[in-house]
This record gives sequence, structure tokens and C-alpha cells, in this order.
Amino acid sequence: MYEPEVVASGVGMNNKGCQEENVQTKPKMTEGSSKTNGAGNKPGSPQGAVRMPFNERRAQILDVATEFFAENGLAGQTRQLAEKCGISQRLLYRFFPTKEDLLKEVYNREILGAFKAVWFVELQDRSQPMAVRLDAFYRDYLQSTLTRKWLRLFLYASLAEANMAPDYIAAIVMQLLETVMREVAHERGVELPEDPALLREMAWTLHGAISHYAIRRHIYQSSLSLSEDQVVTMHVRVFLAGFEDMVEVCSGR
Amino acid sequence: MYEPEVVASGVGMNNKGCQEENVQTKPKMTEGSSKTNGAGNKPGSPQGAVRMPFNERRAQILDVATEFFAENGLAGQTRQLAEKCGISQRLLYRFFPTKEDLLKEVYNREILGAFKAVWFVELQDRSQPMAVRLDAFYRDYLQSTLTRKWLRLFLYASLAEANMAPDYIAAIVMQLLETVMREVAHERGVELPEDPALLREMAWTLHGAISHYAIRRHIYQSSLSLSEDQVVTMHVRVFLAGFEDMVEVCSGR
DNA sequence: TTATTTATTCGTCAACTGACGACAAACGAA
DNA sequence: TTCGTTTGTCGTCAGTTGACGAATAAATAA
Repeated sequence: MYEPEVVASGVGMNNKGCQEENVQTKPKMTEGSSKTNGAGNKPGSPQGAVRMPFNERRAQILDVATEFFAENGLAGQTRQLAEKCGISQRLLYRFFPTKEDLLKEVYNREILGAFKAVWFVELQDRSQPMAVRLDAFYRDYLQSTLTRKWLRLFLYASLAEANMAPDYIAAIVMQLLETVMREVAHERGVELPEDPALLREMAWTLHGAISHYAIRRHIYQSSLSLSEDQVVTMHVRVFLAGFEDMVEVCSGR
Repeated sequence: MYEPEVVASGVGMNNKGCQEENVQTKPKMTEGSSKTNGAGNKPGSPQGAVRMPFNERRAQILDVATEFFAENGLAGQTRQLAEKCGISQRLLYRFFPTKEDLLKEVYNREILGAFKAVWFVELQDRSQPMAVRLDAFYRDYLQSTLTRKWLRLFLYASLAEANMAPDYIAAIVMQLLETVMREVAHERGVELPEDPALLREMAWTLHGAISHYAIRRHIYQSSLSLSEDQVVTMHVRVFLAGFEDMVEVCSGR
């Protein structure tokens, strides 16, 4: 119901059946091999995970962790994460000193890594009409950034006020917003007001509407009827159709 | 950094200095009164909270809990909540059998209770131009529903996929969206497409943009430059200006 | 005053949870 | 084979955390 109860599947057992490939169940282990052994497994790797090189395992953990924390929140338990990776909980601490370090790494890779520099180039490619540029940009943005994983991680981090990283995102988005405004204004031959905050707020009219569509889809699980492309097209057209009016309203105050 | 570490102020002590009024420090207690007593307080209410009637205390707890869970997430600890209420943790369980029950109650009061029935009436008051109606509605909506408390609680619940209550909210919002579309179309004498999902998506153009503004403001802590009223006015005008165009685009597909 | 109800607390249990020391087994070079 | 290096696990500690039995004292009735 609330977070702490997250998945709660097979918590009791350690790792079993999580590994698809190379599951060498019980490597040679002739039962009476060495000293003390009753029934419980001894340290080492009895039915342990497949051996992996350092960097590979680290990458795998990061992948699984991204998915895991996106679904279960940043408060997801390291034991469950380890289980999903098919390794012991202890092993996580060979790669990340603390859970917080793991979270930071996940955040940086997944959240900050999702923004593409090409967008700025494409948005300013004046050989294309603005409608086409905006359409292309927001389709890509919706598909590669505003994903379920990205949105959930970002919201969890924002709600927790977890300052995972300095405000790179805010800065990037601001750039995008200003670029959009500048380009549309140029195509329309419209004079823009000075105040940058006001400018951005106008661009948010489009950017926010599309972001909120993603939130509806991935967080509230609604608005699933129309295709993403249809929605993007609609929002872009509405924005462009009302552009002059919007600028006029905002300037004349 | 991440949720479990929430506030972390004076966890060790129980309740001390939280109660402003009537702090009857150490009521008569002649030290050697009855049996077992070394130094620690005995049960009862040594420097306990002010005595309150059942319903009053219950209401107070709900108030504090709303604020508390909105800030700290649904995983906030009952001990901290109790501390904020100025009572012992045990006392919470006199009013709510489990933490989950408390959460449900908070959710119902705060989330579902924030929607006003008058909105439907006002939105359909054809003696007023649509621009005025929308402006008034969204100003109120932003101020009384899309508050920090409401948004944070709603997002925490949505992310946790906590089915606190059946989808009343979705139903209410759908009604609002359809009402808006119907009214604007009537004023403009525009023919609307059949598909209700498509209709709603069009209304989301405005509703989503404003909701996202609230999220920026209360969750991401940005977009604080302009006043709420300015923003509402802008969004409403943009929506109305592009209305015919939007309907045309959406119908012709 | 005395008895009864009711608001409130203490103390504690069991399950959870991040972290880590110590040890075992696989790999590979000598 | 032998031995060092690296990958991996077990077991456990200390601090949380929801829940609750039992005791206490303030308010109210008798």
C-alpha cells in the first residue's frame, strides 16, 4: 500500500532462478570436502552467482538498480536489489561504498544522461519549418527522455529533495525553452519581450503540456488512448496557432 | 538524501518542548509515591501531552499527519509523526488501528476533499464569457487543489501505486475536461469530434499545462517568477486562441 | 471522598535494513 | 602443483520501525 511494502516477493530465499544464463547449479562440491559442514551453506560461493569481471558486474548492477529504484523508490532495499541482480547483498558493497553512492551514480547515468546535445542543433535548423522541428524534437524527447524509468526516478528524487546533482537539468531545460521561443519568434517575425522568466513561461505552455502528458501516462497510468505521435502533433499545432496571441498578451502587461 | 533519512531532528527524546500551552512540567509526584521507581518516568502521563477529548485529538492528528506525510512521504515514521503532534507514538494507535488506516484517512480527506462541486456550475454559467469562466476556475483550482500539500501527497500515492481509494479523481477530472470542451465549443459554435478520449486529450492541453506549472512550482521549486494569476491568464488565452485550430486538426485525422 | 471511565505513557517484541569483517572458491600465472 | 589475486558468500551487529500489553493519572460520576 505504501512504499515500505514494495514488491515483497520471495524475500526469504537468497538467490535462485534469477540468473538465466550459465546457472551452474551447485558447482562440484563433493559434500564431505573439508571441515565443518552440517546442512547450511558455508561462505564462498555455494550455488553462488556466475563469476563476472569487475566492470561487467558493476554495469549490470547499475542497470538493474536503475529499474529497481525507478519502480520501488529510492527507499528500495539493498537486499531486494541484490536478489534481482542474482547476487548476495554483501557484494553490492564491493562496487559502491554506500547505498547513497549507488543512488547518485544511477541518477547521473539515467537522469542527466538522457539529454541529447543534438536537440539544440536540430531545433535551430532553419532549413526546416518550425512545425516540423518541434514535432521531431518532442517525439524524440518523449521517447528517449520522458520514459517511465526516467520520470519515476526524477519524481522520486525531486520529492525527496535529494540533491543528487547540481541543477544541471534546470539549466538544460531552460536552454531548450529559450531556444524554442527564439526560433518560433524568428520564423514568425515576432518581437519577444525582454524578461527571460516570462519567455520561459511561454515555452512551458508547450513543454509542460507534453511533460504532463508523460506523467499521466507513466505515473497516473491514464491517457493511454491516443498514440504519442498524435498527442505531440496536437500540442505543437495548438502552441503554434496561439503563438502570436500569447506573445501579445504577455507583452502587453 | 533519500527518503529514510527524512527529518532526523531529535529522534532520541520522546516529547519535550513540543507543547506550547499548558506544559504542566512534572505534575505532583512526590518521588517515593508507590512501588518501582528509579529515575526514569513511569507510565501514565509524566510531563505528558495536554489532555484532549477524543475527536479533537483525532482531528489534530489528521491535520499534522497530512502535513507530515506530504513532506516526508508515505514512508514517514510514526514516531516522528507522534513527536510532531506532541504525543507518544503509542497514542496514535488509539485512533487508527494501523498506519495504513491513517494514511487512507489522510488521503480521503485531503485528496478527494479538495474538489468542489461548484466548479461544474460555474463552468456552465453561460451568462459569463468562457474566458472569464476558465480564468476564475483555474485560479481557484490552482489555489485550493494544486497546493504543495495536495500535489506531494498525490504524487507519493501515485508513485507507490497505492490504491488509496477507487479512481474517483480520474472520474472527476474527466468530467471537468469534458465540461470545458463542451462549453468552449458551444460558445464558439464549433462541432466537436465524437471520441471522448480525443476530446479529453484536447482539454488536457490546458489542464495539463496548468497542472505542470503547479508541479514545477511545488515539486521542482522552479517557475516562481510570475504570479499564479498571470500564468493562468496566459494559459487560458493560448488555449482559447488555438481552440478552433486544435479541433480542426484533431477532427481531420 | 470514592469509584469509574478515558486519555496518555512506558517498555518491549519481532521483523527489517544498511553496513561490514571474515572466510571460501574460481581463476590464472609460475 | 602451488600460490597469489579477484569474485563471491555467510553471518552478524546496531539502529529502525510498526505494533501492542499493561500501567498511570486526569476527568467525571457517584
